[in-house]
Amino acid sequence: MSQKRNTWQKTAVREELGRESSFISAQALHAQMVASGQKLGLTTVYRALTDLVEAGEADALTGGDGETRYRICGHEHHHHLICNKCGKTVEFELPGFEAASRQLAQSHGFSELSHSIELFGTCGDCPRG
Amino acid sequence: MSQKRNTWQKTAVREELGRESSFISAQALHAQMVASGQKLGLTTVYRALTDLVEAGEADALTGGDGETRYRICGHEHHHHLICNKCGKTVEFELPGFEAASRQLAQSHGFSELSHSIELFGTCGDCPRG
DNA sequence: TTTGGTTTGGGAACCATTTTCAATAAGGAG
DNA sequence: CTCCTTATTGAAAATGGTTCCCAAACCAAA
Repeated sequence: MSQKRNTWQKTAVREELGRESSFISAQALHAQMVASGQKLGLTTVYRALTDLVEAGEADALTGGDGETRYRICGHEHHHHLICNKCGKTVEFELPGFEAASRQLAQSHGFSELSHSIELFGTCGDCPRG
Repeated sequence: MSQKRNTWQKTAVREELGRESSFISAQALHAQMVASGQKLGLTTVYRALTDLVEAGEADALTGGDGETRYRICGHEHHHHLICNKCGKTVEFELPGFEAASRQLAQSHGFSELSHSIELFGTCGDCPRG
């Protein structure tokens, strides 16, 4: 059977991502790591990030520009309020929404529900435009 | 000043898209149009779809696989419940959510809010898996 | 019909992501 | 500790959706 091995690269990616306060792309994360002296391949970063997402340790957000951005995340269910300008991210929960959406889906015969709720805007620190 | 011209290609794209009942990718729509005898370029389909989205006549949904899918849509604000298997789409509204999200964003200093709410699941006509 | 703009579309360019595959290294067995 | 098996790495090439380029086609008005 195939086992996962622990490598310093995977650890480094997890830590670097944990150091980020907002969503960051695989490329940006890689560039940042290389810039700070850690020599690893872009491919490896992609693989580590994919693993983290599968393990539920990170969230992946596929934006409209074709880039996927990642962020360390706990397991609890929550959503994001994201600044378009600086990427600042605030997590929030929607107490009533879970139930409402489940009911809505059920009434249309849908099962195995998952959902994606993201709010985008301009945060107070960024100029509006 | 630059004006938009109406060409049969743009009209054809709008009509073909209107004929679809669920989200469809630009490539698939193009293939379908070509297969039905309409000769136009893929580039043109992309441009027509982009125009439709800008005009608010269509919704664009960027999924996790890097493909953007489109669907004819009215102007009213609503969201989608989408079947992962067959693509069947149900539109819905969330009466209370608009206000709640605006308030949430405001309390964090965010402005110029927009949001993306999509529910994914398996519809009653598709096998679960 | 001439003129001056827009639109088209085939192919090349882009770019994020994935695949390939030979070299490397983790970690258990001995 | 050493050997071996096998997962992992990473550079380069491939992929694939989308956009750009630009010459030819096209439209509308004068």
